[in-house]
Amino acid sequence: MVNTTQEKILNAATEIFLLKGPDGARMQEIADAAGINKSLLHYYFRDKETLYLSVFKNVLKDLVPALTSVLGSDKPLTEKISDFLELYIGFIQTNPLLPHFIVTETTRNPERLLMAFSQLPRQSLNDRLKSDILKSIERGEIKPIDPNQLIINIISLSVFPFIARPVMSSFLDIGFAEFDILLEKRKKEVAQFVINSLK
Amino acid sequence: MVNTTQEKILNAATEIFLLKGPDGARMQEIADAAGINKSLLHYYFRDKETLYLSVFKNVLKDLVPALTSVLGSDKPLTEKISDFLELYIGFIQTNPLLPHFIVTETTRNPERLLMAFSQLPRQSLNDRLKSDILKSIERGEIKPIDPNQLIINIISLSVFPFIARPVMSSFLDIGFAEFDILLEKRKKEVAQFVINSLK
DNA sequence: GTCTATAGCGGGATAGAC
DNA sequence: GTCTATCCCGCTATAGAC
Repeated sequence: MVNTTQEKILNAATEIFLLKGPDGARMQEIADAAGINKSLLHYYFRDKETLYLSVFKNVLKDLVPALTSVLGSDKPLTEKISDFLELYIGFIQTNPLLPHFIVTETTRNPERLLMAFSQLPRQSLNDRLKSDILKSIERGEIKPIDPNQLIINIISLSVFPFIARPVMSSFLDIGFAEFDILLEKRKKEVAQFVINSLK
Repeated sequence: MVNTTQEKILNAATEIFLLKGPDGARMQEIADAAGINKSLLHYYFRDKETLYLSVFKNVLKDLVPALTSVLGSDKPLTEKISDFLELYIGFIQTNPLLPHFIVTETTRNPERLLMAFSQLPRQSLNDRLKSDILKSIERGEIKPIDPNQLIINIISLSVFPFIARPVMSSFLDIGFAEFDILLEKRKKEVAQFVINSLK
């Protein structure tokens, strides 16, 4: 892992773009963060849009393997859910800005990001998960529930608290440090909550 | 309700700001949407920042009464939760961009918005809700759970699917129309899911 | 109160030396 | 490959007539 100029730019750009979005981010700021000159950005990435898309692709590259590793296993559904939450929430903890970035950018400009998104091998995972849920219902292991709704529930419970950290900690009237303790506990807490609801 | 110029500006600005955020929004675009001249914006609101803050305050004014009306009742907790979800999800359906806006802006610039947020009478509601939950646990009506976690869960389940509509509908591989049907069903779905988990 | 015209500058992008 | 210098457009904001 040599720290090439290209990598330094990509890392700096990732940080700034995730924090401020494509409109708020300044090329100068990215150059400063990378410790290089502004015009060198244009040498490696033609323009801001190109750099932005590179950042996005680079960032998703980290996300998908994390998902795959968990959902692909052949454990029973409830264990899979626990494993998923443990790993997924942990992943988000180390990339806390990522969910918000993805949500914001897909909202503002669906085509731009969803194209890149759809290239990823996310489809099979999703199908697999849905059929797991349906089978589990057939066998009477869990209560009947629309698989789509269950998936939405699990992802909502995992992701939203990170996305809404400032609002939620203000709303609950607790400090950020205390809120982060709550978040850490959610790996187990949410698994319990979901499984309780299913059995 | 006379449609004064000031109101026309505020409405137009709300629409644009919610959609594009303070960086992406253009004063020209807001003027066009309001059907007036660009410099008239500066006549009514000194500068972009002032206009932006006015929009935010104006928009929160709608949100808080909606919360208050539900959480203030004295029904039993599970009914309260059902009522909350029915009304809150309905509210979001008519203001689908609002949650995302609040989340984005409090993330990017916590001081700016959380100051305005903290002026609202949100505190008492929150305390009331927490003590309701604790009492309900004491009476053995619901399983023990950290009130903060339960509140986070309920809000996550309500809000996140709207915030992440483009990502989720792409991830689940269903169209927007079909996804909206899922969302509508969530008023009952989520209540069921939460109450199942608690009893 | 509402307009036209324009100032002023921030920031993306390019030219060209080294 | 990396830099300095600069162009130039877009956008906020203001001046000033009506």
